[in-house]
Amino acid sequence: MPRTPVDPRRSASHRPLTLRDVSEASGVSEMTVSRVLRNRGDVSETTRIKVLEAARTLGYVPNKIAGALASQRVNLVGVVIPSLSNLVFPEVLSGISAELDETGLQPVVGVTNYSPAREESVLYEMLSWRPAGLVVAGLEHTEAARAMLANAGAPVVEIMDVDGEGVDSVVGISHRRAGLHMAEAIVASGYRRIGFLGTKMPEDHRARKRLEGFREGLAAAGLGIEDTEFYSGGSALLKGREMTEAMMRRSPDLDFLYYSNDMIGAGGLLWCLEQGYDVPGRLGLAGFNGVELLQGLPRRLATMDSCRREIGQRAAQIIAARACEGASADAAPERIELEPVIQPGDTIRPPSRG
Amino acid sequence: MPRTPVDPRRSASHRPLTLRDVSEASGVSEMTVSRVLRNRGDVSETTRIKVLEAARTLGYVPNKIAGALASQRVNLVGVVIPSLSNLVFPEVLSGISAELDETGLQPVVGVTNYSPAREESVLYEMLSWRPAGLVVAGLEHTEAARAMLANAGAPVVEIMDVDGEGVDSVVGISHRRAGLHMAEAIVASGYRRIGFLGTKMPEDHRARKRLEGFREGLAAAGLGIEDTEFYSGGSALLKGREMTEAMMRRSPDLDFLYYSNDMIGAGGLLWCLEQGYDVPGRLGLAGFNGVELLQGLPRRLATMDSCRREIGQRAAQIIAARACEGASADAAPERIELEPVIQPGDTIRPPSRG
DNA sequence: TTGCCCTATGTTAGCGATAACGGAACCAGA
DNA sequence: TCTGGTTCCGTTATCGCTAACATAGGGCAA
Repeated sequence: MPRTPVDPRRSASHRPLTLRDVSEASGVSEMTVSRVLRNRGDVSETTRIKVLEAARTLGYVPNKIAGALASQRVNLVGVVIPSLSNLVFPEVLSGISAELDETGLQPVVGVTNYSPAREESVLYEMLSWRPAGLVVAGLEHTEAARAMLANAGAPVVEIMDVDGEGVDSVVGISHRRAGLHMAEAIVASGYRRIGFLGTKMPEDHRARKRLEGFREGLAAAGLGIEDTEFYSGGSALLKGREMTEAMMRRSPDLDFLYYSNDMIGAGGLLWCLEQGYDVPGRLGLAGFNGVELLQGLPRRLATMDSCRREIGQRAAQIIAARACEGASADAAPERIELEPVIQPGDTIRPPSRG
Repeated sequence: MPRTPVDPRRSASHRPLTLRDVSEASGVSEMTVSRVLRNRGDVSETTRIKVLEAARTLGYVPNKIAGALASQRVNLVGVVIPSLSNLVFPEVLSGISAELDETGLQPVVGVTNYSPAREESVLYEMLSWRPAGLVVAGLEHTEAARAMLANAGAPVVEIMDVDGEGVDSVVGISHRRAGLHMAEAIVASGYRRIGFLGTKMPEDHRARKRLEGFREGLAAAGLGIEDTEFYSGGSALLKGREMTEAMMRRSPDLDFLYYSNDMIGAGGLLWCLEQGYDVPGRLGLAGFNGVELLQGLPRRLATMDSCRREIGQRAAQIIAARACEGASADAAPERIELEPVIQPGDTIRPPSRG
């Protein structure tokens, strides 16, 4: 365990410590101290120990601001996401963080609250720290944001979504096809009168694309969405209950409800069970994301894994690889599309034969 | 909407833009450009427009690394938390973030995974960027971490917990008393045979303190905990179910279950309802945190609000105030203790009379 | 001994911005 | 005309560190 006592003079003067202090305390040049603390270059074992000892006793912490300016290298990776309260993004983050841990790179998180203008300013702020890489959720950005990304001078990975054009690398799933496949599964199970419940947020492009794909899938079977219910605000169980109740009162004939996320789906499921609905016989349900929460519900809600953690990992891998290559950062952009799979759970009938 | 086209020469040469480029493009000195971009000092309206125009057309993004080094001022606030998947910490973060938004300060998040060693290194890493302030979850740190905080040269706020000594300012609740009050409420409602279900993590000091306070509260009534069940891993509904089942099989006579968080409490509640237990008549239940999730459950779980968002806000306010004062950062440390209140919900009997 | 390589350390010159000060231009009042 | 005060903008000197090069001293072969 490193000791970190305080030099009394420093406490008194409040002068921040610099390399020079360590250099004087250990009797070598600043450059040598720098080498020791960065594990770079040849330093004899004796000086190395001497320097480390001095740094520890002083409680010296290197100044990365100066270091970064001098070396033109920063170990920060900007991560721009729309929200932290969504459960989904912390998991992506966790994948990024785990992958980056080994590389000496460090994620720095920025939250946009689904606002394009905020995304623009968060991006500007981040770029002003000249990060080694950038991970941004989504493919939709303002023109200015897109320009900043293109000129960032660092690898950029846009994540979560592959339905569209990326600035550089892209890692995600096709939400359009996710919606489409879910529609196919529902139709295959014989459901015919289908309702959709989702978020009102116009800036949640992934939810929007799922809905579009879903519509497309139903249309292919000559069906359409019979009723829709939208809400604003975070994803919450209670919202799911309320919306489901409203919809089933309005359209009691529906035989399937497709939710744009698991949380409201779970709320809906609880409500349906309480009401005594025969699930999945009379009424089928499905959500989206495959969150852990669903494991503990009375019935397992049908859903689709959105590969959140893996998306984070793959994105981080790309950044890490590019960051190491250094100046040859003009490697071809990667495009990784992951395949979400349907988890039928207990709220969707098995496919009907014929 | 700002346009951010790219100078073709730059695309070709890949030389990063500097203040000099803007200065040349607009025909004024670097200093003037700097003044314009920071809104500081007197600049005539005509030059101001000229400079902004040039900066925009070039797509210039200021280099805060250089700026911070020169001005010895950084607008970053380090936030060190144990986990992001806990639901609790994102809410704290959200409070911090909302409060900081107005001040030009920016939170930078570090995650420790409940590991003291990791906390130490995260702290070291953060301090190397010389942040304007530091918000750290918890009061328990390694000796070295504590020393770093003490010598950070920036305001430090330790949050969540007030049961112990802080390095500088402290904002939180007393988990010991939270546990104690819950015990009192349970006893007052006439429950006598009480089980506890919680996390195994030895580093979750707040959960530990709640348990200690809880024991103390029971002891005051001549009671003790009849059975305990611990688990490791994140808080999950499924865990709550499994643990509850195991405990009730082992100790069928229990009449109250106290959970260390709402998530496992909710799992337990779902299980109990499925099993047909009379809740809260035959069996009472309570959790901790007051998470939004509980609103949508079939029955509202008794819990206690942990004031997460407000804790974040108050911490951010302290940092913001101190950061403005600048050098006179030796203001007396603040100590703010918030009062969590019991939300009895539907899973605890009303207090028995006499 | 000379010459050369190798290791360990020091010296110099920035990195890209800002603080602090200096000074020019201009106006007003004595 | 001179003084003094604005307003606006430029010059100079850092900030703390590292890249790149320079240098010292030793070992070893010829």
